[in-house]
Amino acid sequence: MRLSKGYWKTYKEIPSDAEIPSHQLMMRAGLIFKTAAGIYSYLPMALRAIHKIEAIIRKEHKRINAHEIQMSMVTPGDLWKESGRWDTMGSEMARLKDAAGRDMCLSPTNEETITDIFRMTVDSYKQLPLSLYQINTKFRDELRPRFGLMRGREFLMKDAYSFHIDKDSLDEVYNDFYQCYSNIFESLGLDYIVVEADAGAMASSDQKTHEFQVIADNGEDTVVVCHETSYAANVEKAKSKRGKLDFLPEAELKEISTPNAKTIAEVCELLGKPKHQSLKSLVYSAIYGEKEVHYLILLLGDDELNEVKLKSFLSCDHLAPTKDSILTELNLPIGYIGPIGASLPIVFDEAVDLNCSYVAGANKVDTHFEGLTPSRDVKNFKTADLRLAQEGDYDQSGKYKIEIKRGIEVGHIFQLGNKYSKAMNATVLDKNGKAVAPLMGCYGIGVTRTLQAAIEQNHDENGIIWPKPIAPYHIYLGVIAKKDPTKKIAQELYEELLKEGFEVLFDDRGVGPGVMFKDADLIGLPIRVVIGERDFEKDGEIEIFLRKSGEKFKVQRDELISEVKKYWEGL
RNA sequence: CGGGGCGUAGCGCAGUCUGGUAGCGUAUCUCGUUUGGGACGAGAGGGUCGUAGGUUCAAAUCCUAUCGCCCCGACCA
Repeated sequence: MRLSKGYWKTYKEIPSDAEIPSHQLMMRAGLIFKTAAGIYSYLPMALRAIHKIEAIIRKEHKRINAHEIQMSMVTPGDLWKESGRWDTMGSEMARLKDAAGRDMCLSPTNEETITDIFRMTVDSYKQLPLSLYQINTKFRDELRPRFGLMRGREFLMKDAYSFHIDKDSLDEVYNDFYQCYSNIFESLGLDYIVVEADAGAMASSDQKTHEFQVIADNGEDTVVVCHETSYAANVEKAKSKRGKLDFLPEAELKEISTPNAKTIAEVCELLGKPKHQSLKSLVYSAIYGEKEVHYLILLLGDDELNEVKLKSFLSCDHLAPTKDSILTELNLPIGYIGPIGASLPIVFDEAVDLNCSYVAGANKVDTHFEGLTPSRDVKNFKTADLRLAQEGDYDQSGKYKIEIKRGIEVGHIFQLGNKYSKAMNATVLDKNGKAVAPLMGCYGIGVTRTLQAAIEQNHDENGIIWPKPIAPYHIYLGVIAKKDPTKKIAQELYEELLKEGFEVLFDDRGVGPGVMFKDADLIGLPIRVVIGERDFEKDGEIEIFLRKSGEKFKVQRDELISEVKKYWEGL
């Protein structure tokens, strides 16, 4: 494209509302335009990259025999009432009424729609397995959108759904998608890892689910990886072990005075003990439908609770720290809560050695116990893995250290089971002519989030460094010339590069060299070719610059095309 | 939704405390000089100071309400 006839505007200043590099660069490089909080319009440069991501997605989905469809953006509330999610979705689902007063919503996801399509169009097990997907706009009214396209309210998502007659088929297709996703992120040129994930509300905990995480410091997710064992999991799910700890042996239970020492840090400081020789007592309220149950959770003093693990252990609908007013009603003094004398169900984290002794609250103001030995002093408790993995932990065998990294969740695959098919009465006839609810899987890729993740992972202080597969153009061709002959040669180069199949951004605006170089760095196309009178008139040299490595090569006019091809292949 | 911050020209900001009718940088337009890392000179256009109400002789500035945006948290297939 000739920039002199193009539509592209760049900015020197960082917009005040962009926090992280990828968001700042997308704004500065004129990729996106903010229309409202968390709602962006995609400008030509971004759209070209998006189309490339989509093309890779389509190619890989074709290989696993998934068929592309496009579902409606607005869906009737009735479908959501069938699945039960009309009531459980919460405010992130944007609801509206049509002119006749019917409930409708903007699709935050499409299990209901696809299940409806399926039940009306598929009748026999012979048509299974079936995988359908779309690349479409989703709307989730996030309470706090942030970081540009990273967590937008309106965004582009590829969502796929599969249907199966049995678990073997589901497993098989799940593995196909696993491979498909790996191929996609590989093809996109991204540094990613696959991690075990928590299914959350999507499915029961025995179903498989994996996340595809692009590693980046500004990622919103935390992942745990173990290099030696190849274990990788979202921290919400991750199992890890503490290193060797010097616990105290069983000892006499003693009440001790700990005036004004409410936190673990204060108590341990006062007693001169390391934090892991104390127990952290947390009270959580689990909500089951209308019912609320309060639990006392005990962790090592320097561990943190993993709420996702607790929620899944208690299999409750909602979970929250118990309100102070309720603690008072339960006679639990904040800062001095402990297991002895607490009339709540008690759960110990597995990292606690139940035969050793600890400092713990005595449920009496300004008082703690010393020598509290759970197996001896506490009646009726359960144990579970409830702690949050932390830096310094070891893998489950206890042999290898784990690492904690930040990631951007760009893909997530789930086994859904028959939750939706059953709820919406979608059936096919099996071999015996019996109607059965098929098993389902669902698989998502955040397309626009992937775009931003690619930039977050590939940039420097001067701008974007596009991975070759998704760069909006291949080559930035710049010309620094006053005279017509040089301009004419630049024009010829442009046409020759196009003829070779390159996508060329031809900067023929005639702006100063500084402006041109800054813009070229900012948009970060893989190869930059510059023809300028200074070098060209002296010895016929044209410059090739590789954005990623920063290497520069001087070549002659007649070898330019072959050299560009060579470097392009080598990227 | 809780806590905090900010709304002044397309963008980035000053001016607000201490009221006197709006300014800087950049971007844009014109003319000229420039051309290998955001050039220089001269000139020009662009603002109901988020919105509404109030106080005042007078409000960007003080008060009230409201809307929008950002950050932390909660929430989140």
